Amino acid sequence: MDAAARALAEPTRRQILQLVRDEERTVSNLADQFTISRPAISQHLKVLQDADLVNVRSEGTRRYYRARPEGLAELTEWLDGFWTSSLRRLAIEVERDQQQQQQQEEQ
Amino acid sequence: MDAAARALAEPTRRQILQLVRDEERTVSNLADQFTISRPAISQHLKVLQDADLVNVRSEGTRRYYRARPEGLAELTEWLDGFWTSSLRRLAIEVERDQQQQQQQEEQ
DNA sequence: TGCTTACGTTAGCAAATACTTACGGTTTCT
DNA sequence: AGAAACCGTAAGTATTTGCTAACGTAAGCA
Repeated sequence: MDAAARALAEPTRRQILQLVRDEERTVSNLADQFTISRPAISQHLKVLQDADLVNVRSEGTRRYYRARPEGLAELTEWLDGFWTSSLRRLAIEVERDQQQQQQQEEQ
Repeated sequence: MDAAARALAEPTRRQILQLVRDEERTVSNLADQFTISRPAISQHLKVLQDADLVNVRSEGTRRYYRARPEGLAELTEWLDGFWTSSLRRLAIEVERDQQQQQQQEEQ
């Protein structure tokens, strides 16, 4: 999860990930969408690959990259866990506040 | 969302966030849970605060920090959107594969 | 009034990061 | 076979980052 979180910290990498979410793309194709150089894209792709967020498929001289959404599982679960726990805590507090209000009304 | 993603890239900050998820804590209290110095914790808390991931409450000389889960909303939605889209795409592919298999069986 | 506690901020430093340019290795095309 | 396309990697650089030590401030306590 650590690698995935670090990988997503970079805006360019998030954009790359979205570009290869629904269709696979070559490095040059991706580089065309940005102003930075092609090697820079290659380096970003390496980070994404090390974080298990993309798959590669070689065909001749081209390399087709594609998102691997399962790589986001741990981080997503971490965030979801945070949400649900927080909301449960909030629900308990609201309930307690309501009980307090009822007690005040009973007086 | 950019600030939140960058903030979560740091393992220490994720741990801090979990520590103040269910109860508010002071800086010294947090620092006790780590080996790094108290100023380091303060700096991490500043990053979390700038990313709207924590709230602060002053009481005398102490400052009570607490998680602010709403700050994770954008990032969580981004990730969830990624998942659902990917799963929908996967479902379409599975369906297409099944159709292809049926066509092969009909021959 | 001093002393202590709790905290933020600054300066300084080492390490990590995000680039660019240059290069080398494979394929493909002519 | 030679040129061109596609890509990864290495070297070098400027910026960012995470830390510590030192300092300053405000509130509680003797």
